[in-house]
Amino acid sequence: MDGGDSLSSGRVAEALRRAILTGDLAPGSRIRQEEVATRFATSRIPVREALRQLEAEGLVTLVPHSGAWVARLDRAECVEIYRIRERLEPMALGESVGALTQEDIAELAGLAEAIEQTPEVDDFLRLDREFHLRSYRRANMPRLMAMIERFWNTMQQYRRAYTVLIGTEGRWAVHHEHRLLMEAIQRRDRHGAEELLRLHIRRTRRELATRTDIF
Amino acid sequence: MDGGDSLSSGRVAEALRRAILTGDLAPGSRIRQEEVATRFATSRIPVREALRQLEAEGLVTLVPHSGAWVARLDRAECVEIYRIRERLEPMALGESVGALTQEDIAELAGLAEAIEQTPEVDDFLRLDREFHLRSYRRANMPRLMAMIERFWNTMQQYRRAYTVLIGTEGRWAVHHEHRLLMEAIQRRDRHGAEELLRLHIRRTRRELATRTDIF
DNA sequence: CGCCACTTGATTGGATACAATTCAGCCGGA
DNA sequence: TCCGGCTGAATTGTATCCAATCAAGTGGCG
Repeated sequence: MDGGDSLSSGRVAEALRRAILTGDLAPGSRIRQEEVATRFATSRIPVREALRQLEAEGLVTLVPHSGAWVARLDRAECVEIYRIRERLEPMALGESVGALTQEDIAELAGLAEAIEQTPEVDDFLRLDREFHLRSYRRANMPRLMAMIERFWNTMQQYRRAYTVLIGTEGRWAVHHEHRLLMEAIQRRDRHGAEELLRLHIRRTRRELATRTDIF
Repeated sequence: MDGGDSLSSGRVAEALRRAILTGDLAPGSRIRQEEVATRFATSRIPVREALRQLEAEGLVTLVPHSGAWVARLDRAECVEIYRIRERLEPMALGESVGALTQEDIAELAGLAEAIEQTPEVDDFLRLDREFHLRSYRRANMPRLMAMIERFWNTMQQYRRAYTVLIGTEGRWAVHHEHRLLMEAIQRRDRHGAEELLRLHIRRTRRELATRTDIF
């Protein structure tokens, strides 16, 4: 993200971001400035700036004169984000496949393997994220990468809820698609990889959309 | 953008945004907090929050302990933004075409006409922006729209420089493409419109990329 | 009994004051 | 002449204090 920022606001933002991503702060929970300020032994000014930053990242909702809440997405918003991802991530992958090194590909294969092995939800989420984001690593489009990462962050809590719901046996489609994706990457099949990724995201979107019990 | 915000930071952000878009604040110019604060008869706190917001929008670059500058894009960044737009705006248009009303289409036709008529650079820029953004209006994807608008904002200054460079006689390709686009919209040809828009943006990107004298 | 204006407490927004950091210019020395 | 460190003014970052705003609870009135 923005690394070991020496600024107070940066540290607060990073900590809050982590707390939101890990689920310690659930969607809809209120964030009180003073409370955060005391917890981080600072004043409210850096907290306010951190909240501004997180709002820009889509992790927090700010209401003037009212307060800050961990962003809560309804189904329509989730679907919209997935549909945007369906366009952006294939581009990132397409730009990247040709430039991935053999080491990169080996690493991706290892991640795909690890994803299939782990039963833990949090490991699954982390590895799946690593797998996809690293496959875009050589795209050389920093703004695009930043946007994609922000989307993964804002979706994280809903991905977790969904992953818990489907259970380990519900992941076979993911594993299958990852294997196809890896094959396309290995043969440097740019268009094939793009299309597979698009379908991968689209299928996930559709399944998520049917799951009414997440929202 | 976010209308007549009652918050001080919102007013400052809006004013600074306007100043950047109109070119009153050129790319690379430094923005001093105190100076802005006195100009708006407020303290530095709201100014800082406004700067944070504008940074998130990509209009301002913030460097810790150093200062704020109007964002300056190099050619690579411009190209990247255009390439992202090539994927996002066709989606917005594709979602919108089917839902545009006859009044919407008439309005778009009027804008396309006005674009061809005006010799003024600023009018051209404003009308062209209106034309495209309004064609996406019925997409019903608010986040996508917000992203697209931010891109138009961050590109505005470079669009202006480019438009000045090519002169009125250099706009024939734009006019031609707008006419084709209007025809596709009128026959509700979703895929045709998407493809035409993609090519429209791509051609602009390529011409912009050759123009080394803008950066 | 229900409704509305008011009060009160908590919370956020903003102003002022102070600390930390940067950077340009200067000085001394090799 | 060039280089390195020093210094102080300018600027940003943070803390503290006060004002504005909102929400919940209260009491009076119809």
